[in-house]
Amino acid sequence: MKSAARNWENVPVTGPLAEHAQTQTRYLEAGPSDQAGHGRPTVIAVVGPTAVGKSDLAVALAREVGGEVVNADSMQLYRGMDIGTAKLTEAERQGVPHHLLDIWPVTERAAVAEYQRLARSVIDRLLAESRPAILVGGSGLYVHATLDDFEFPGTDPELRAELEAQLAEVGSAAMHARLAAADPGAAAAILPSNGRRIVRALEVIELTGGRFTATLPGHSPHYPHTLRLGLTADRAVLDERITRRVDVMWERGLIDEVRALERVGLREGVTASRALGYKQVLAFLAGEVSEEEAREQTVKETKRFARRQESWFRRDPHVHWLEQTGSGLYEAALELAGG
RNA sequence: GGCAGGUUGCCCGAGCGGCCAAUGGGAGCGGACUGUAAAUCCGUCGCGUGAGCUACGAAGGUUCGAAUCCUUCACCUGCCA
Repeated sequence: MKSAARNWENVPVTGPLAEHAQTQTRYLEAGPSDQAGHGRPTVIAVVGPTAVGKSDLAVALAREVGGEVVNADSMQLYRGMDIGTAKLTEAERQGVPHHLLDIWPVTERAAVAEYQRLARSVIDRLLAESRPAILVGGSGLYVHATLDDFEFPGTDPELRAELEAQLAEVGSAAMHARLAAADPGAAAAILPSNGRRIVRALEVIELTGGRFTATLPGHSPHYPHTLRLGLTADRAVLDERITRRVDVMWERGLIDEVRALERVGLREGVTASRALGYKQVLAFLAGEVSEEEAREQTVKETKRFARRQESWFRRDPHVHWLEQTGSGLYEAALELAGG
């Protein structure tokens, strides 16, 4: 483990990352040595905004440490959503097994709790075989729920539907007033304008008879040897990559992909129909916007999304940030991974 | 050449004598986030810590006071030629 601290010195980090160096180094050193006894992380997470190159880095790391990739991208979970989610092709996966891709039909409503169960069971299985698990994805909540102690109260479709109907009828402010009466603490943490979160809070309260935790839990690792790598890039670089990526999606036939998915119910899929690119193309196919508008909207929304992702991962103190454009990126990542 | 209209902050776009550094939207920047999370929602947004400064095409003028009124100039637009 001594090497971890030394290796850290060689990692090209930028700006806000430097301030975390101290705690991160301590974190790596503090972990109990693993079963194999060589101190390597057994779970490596690769996070960051969309289009920075997480998937490629994950494959490179997996090949190097003999691990397998576990998807943590909420939309790549859907079968048939390939082009628009920039899912790695068979060839690009270079023989590295990928888990949790294409497991849901587009008509299925996504659920973090279900994902958490699946992801942990895959990771547990890999660890039992002494294979490192490389968790890759930009869905902050999914990553957080998998890597940290995080328990979800239950859900009830009927109750949810009922509450949603009420929300539509009386508005979020009235629902918020109800929440304030039932759970002042939760009401204080959720803004009166956020109908979605108010509904979920009310659902949990009615279901459990208890209170709703409206603030995110801290980052207490669920797995003992976890390395979290965050990939970043300058805004200008990232924006350029996003624009180019959307162009490529169009070239590869995103519109046809959406047409095909529309036939199997994409439009009715509560979660999938809202995916970036898909939502816009659906609007185009419905004649609501021009194709050019759909493409421009996709680029614009994706940039905004990338910003939200950064703000999500920035708050995780365990993340080791690496500059995407930095030379020696793979080498730096490998050193951190103990390779 | 004649008649009518326009020029506002990064962009679009309101304002039409004081309550205007200027409604609203977009972009940008930041934040929240426990079962739709590529979702949902919020803040900020001329410069300055501040007094204050600089701003509504340009230059003059009227007025206690102008983005708002007048004059000239520049550019754009619609109708008549």
